[in-house]
Amino acid sequence: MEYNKLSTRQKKILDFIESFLRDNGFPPTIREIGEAVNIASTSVVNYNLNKLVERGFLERAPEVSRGLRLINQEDHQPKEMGVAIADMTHLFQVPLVGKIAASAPVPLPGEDFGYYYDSDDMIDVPQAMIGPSHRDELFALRVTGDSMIDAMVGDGDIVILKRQNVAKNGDMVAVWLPERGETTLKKYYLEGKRVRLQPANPMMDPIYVNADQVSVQGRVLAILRTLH
Amino acid sequence: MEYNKLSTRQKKILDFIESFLRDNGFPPTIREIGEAVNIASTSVVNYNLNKLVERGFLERAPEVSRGLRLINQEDHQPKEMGVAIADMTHLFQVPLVGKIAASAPVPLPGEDFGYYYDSDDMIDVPQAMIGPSHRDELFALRVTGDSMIDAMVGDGDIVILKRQNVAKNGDMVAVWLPERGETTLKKYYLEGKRVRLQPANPMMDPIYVNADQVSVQGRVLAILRTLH
DNA sequence: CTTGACATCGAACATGAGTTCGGTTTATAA
DNA sequence: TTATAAACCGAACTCATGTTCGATGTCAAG
Repeated sequence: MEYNKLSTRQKKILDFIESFLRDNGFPPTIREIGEAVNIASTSVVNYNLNKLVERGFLERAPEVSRGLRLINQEDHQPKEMGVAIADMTHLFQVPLVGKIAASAPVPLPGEDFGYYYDSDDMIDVPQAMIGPSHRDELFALRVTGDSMIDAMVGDGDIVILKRQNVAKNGDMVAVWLPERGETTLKKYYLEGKRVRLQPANPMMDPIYVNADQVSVQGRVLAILRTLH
Repeated sequence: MEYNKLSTRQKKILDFIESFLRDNGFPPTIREIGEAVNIASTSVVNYNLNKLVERGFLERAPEVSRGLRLINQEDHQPKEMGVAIADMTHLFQVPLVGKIAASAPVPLPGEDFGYYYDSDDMIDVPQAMIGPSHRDELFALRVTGDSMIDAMVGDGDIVILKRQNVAKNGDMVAVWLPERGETTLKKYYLEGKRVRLQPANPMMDPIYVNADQVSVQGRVLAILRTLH
């Protein structure tokens, strides 16, 4: 049975399972597959998974969460050399999903997150820089403007973020302050009912905001600056 | 953390996960682990799994079925291999040769440069960040102190430099100012017989130094900041 | 003996995630 | 066009599976 006899969707599914497996060490759920390949109904994913089983590309364990196993068919779509080796060397490719500025909310990755991004919009990040993080939750933003200088972050810098809505004290986070209509990068300290937002630059003073007026968009894992 | 510091049960669990993974292609559930290792309660398995996470043998995805990932404890490849693969990919390994502070001259890599560095002291840099540079001329420094905040560079940041003694206008360079006994990171502009050193932070004012009182140590290619 | 940290147990709970099914859309052929 | 099958949808259903918590047992330090 040939890889080419599969529908586009089935190829995407197979491809996604492979990539997910490499990233996470365990297979995706039906719903995760659906999101990645833009299938609305779990039953359709199920349907196509069974098709893939029929055609010998997959095995399933019934009634088992994530009970998928790829069959060692031929290398059906040789990954690009660079990508394959990059995986071996712990190089992450993080999607650059937009720009971050003080005057606008933080753009977050869309629902199709984590899979179909142009290689043009991928940022290379050594795993050593970000630790054992789930790469699916990572995204990158390009800073525009000089409004984040108090975080020692300048125009053109790349911020690597992990998507999360909560923060621990001391975390550097990207927050949206609805009452100010402002995005900022600060260190986060919950103090009673208010939050102290401390600039990374030790010479700057903190600001204080009511906890319910602080919307954490993500935790900053790294900042990259390239000079021309 | 040593494998030997684990309890018998924890070793059994680890072994079982590994074997289950090999047999099935996906990780076991808590209950499957419990059966295999003769643990009556799921909470005990859960407890021990968390212990394994604490000790760095495992990663867990919260609220995810079979969300286990083994950490490969003994996986430091021999250096030759690492370098060889890095060569083929777009990942540079740059030696971290010392610290940079305002109060001391820039440490430069010695003559044995490039071959005899402990892998602990190598910084991974994606080639995309630094362009087509001669890797043998690259080195990295860790910033200590807050004296370079006007360059938007803070304590703990990593600066990637290319060794060179001349600069073109607009280059960000590490310079030694003998008459001040000071190291600094600035943008370089030669203006007649003097040099304008412009902080990266646009809110700061430049300083002016006679050209013969500016000793360029290297050009800054990139700055890396890791949080947490 | 008492205390407290650590490991265990059992049971209840909440939700993650596979399965099923009636109905609708799309493609293909007659 | 009509007919038929394959592909898709949405929702409900049910079980699989992670999480939590109070109670119990063990052991070494004080």
